[in-house]
Amino acid sequence: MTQRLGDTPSAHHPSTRRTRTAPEPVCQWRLLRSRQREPRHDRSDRDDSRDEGVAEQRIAVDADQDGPGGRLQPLREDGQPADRPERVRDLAAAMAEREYAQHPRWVWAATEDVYPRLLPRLPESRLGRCHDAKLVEPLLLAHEGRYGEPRSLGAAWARLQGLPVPEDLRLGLAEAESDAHAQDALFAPDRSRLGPGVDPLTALVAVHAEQQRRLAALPEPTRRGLRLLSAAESAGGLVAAELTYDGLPWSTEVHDALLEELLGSRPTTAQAAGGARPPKLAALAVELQDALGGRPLNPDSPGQVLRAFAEQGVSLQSTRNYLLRQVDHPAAPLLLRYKELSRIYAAHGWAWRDAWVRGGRFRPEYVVGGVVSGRWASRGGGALQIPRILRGAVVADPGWRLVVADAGQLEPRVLSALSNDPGLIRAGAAGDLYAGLAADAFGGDRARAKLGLLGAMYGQTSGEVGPLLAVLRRRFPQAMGLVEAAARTGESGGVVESRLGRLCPPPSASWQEAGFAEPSPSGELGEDRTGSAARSRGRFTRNFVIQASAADWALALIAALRRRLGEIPPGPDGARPRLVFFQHDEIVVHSPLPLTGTVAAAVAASADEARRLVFGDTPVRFPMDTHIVERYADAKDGGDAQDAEADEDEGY
DNA sequence: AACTAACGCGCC
DNA sequence: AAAGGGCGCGTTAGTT
Repeated sequence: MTQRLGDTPSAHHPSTRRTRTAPEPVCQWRLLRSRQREPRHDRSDRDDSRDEGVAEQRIAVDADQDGPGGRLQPLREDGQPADRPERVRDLAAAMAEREYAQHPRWVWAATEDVYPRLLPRLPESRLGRCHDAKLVEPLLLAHEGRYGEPRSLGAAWARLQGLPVPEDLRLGLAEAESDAHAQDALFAPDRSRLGPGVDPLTALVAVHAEQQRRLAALPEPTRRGLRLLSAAESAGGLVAAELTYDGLPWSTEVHDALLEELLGSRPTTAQAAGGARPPKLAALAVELQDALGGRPLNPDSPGQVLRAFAEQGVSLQSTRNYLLRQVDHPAAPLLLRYKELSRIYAAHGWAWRDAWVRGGRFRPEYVVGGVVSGRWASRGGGALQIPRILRGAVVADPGWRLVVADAGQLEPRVLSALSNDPGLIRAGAAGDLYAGLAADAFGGDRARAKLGLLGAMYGQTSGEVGPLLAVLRRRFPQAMGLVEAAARTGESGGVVESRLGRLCPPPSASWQEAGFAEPSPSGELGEDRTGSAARSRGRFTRNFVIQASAADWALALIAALRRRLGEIPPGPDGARPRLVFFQHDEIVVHSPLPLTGTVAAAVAASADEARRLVFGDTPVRFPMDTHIVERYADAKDGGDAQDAEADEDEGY
């Protein structure tokens, strides 16, 4: 039995745990201690070989508000103090020492408040694992029927004490918390939200013990899932802070070259302030104006553009790209090109770079669990929306490479594993799931197979998808049954959950009061509107079970990969591979060239580990498309390999 | 002038 | 007949 993810023993099958737990914990304790004294890189299989049932050592951490010191409080796994708290003058050094000797799980109020300050002062090996009380709290609250309550240590402490949750935390929740984040400068500890006179370490220890108790009180299999999810979410906190700290390699030179090629030379500051466009954009604007009758036209104004098209005899509902592509008028392609370039200029041009790239690294902030499905969000710089056309600017350092890997066709594979649908499992077994689906049920038409399955996962019923759904229902009844059951649950006001037990939000109060409807602008609640709101929620819950379970898997993936990367012995110059990008189902590792093979193997092993942890003994595989490249853009085939023929395994 | 809503599009 | 999930961010257009 393997122990992965740097995780709680409870992540294992209960049967296995029971058989191992019974005999002499003391002996196991000694065994563990002696093993842990070995240098980290000499015990790369530490977690695999760790005996189950041995109490995990935890240490609560309270960093001083200012200065390098802090307090450490050893805890038992159930959260009860195991020793007296200790004040240390150099918190990072003290933690590094204990990390090496004991490999504890660090318990703190919020990784985002503590870890960024520690990172520059920690050795390259960093910390192994943690329990982030602020990330675990909402996972538990949802299971207690208190979805969306404030999650910070201050709020959790108030609930624990039976005190009213502070008003600023109760109002607007996310807003209050993010405002606090903004105004408290960079890394103000979350404990500032405790009431006056409350010892932050006392509150943390109590809240953590209570969280452990609440986890233990959950029924199986929810308990196992939520413990695993809590550990994975906490690991995500570590990864997120490290992604920001290490940064994504970004070549100003290449970015400049790309921008010049697309837009022309950069406008001066004064020109830009005066609203001047870069040369190629300005030229396009003139061309477009001429093509639309020659009157003054702001191509950025949808209203003006629509009117101009109307004067040309072209009737358009909006200026959306997919509509413009169908328009047979010389202005249409010009406008499409203008919009494409204009967006690059505005969203990822020189101004963006000035704001977000420093010292050859793009350092966005990542928001763990920022999406209700458990996907991450980002803050600043549009980290999760880097246009493909600019990915050439992500360039490895000299002597380094990027190991770019994405989980191909992740969501349909997740549906496959969730539903255990034999037909869908067979379709995905050979590699290209959509091709297998096409061969099985769509007469070899891969495009239709893909369209149908995506429609089933998103709740689409219109257009050409309708008939495809009928085929899917007949041939893949278990898979379709699962998503349709999720939709029905949502439509009737219920909640659904991910594989590991992340719950979707309940319907809003207004939705419920209105009898599953939203008031129409006129205040009427017609039958149509009632049905429309219900169906909308059905589409949400239908997709949630898949998207959130995919997020479970991805979180397990990065947690495993982080641990495995840490176990790779550094190069002779001490250089280590670092995870530098994570986007839903895709990762980028910046690695010294000689280590790239080991990194690629770690990626594959992590994907399989995530499969096992999240989906148990499913026959479904989650293959990673892995490319070792100098530039991110060279790892084409990212996302879904659909239309990009067979271009596998190049780049090695 | 400052704010908000709606839109549109980048990514998955 | 039709009614595709989740985000961040920049724009215009409308409001205060």
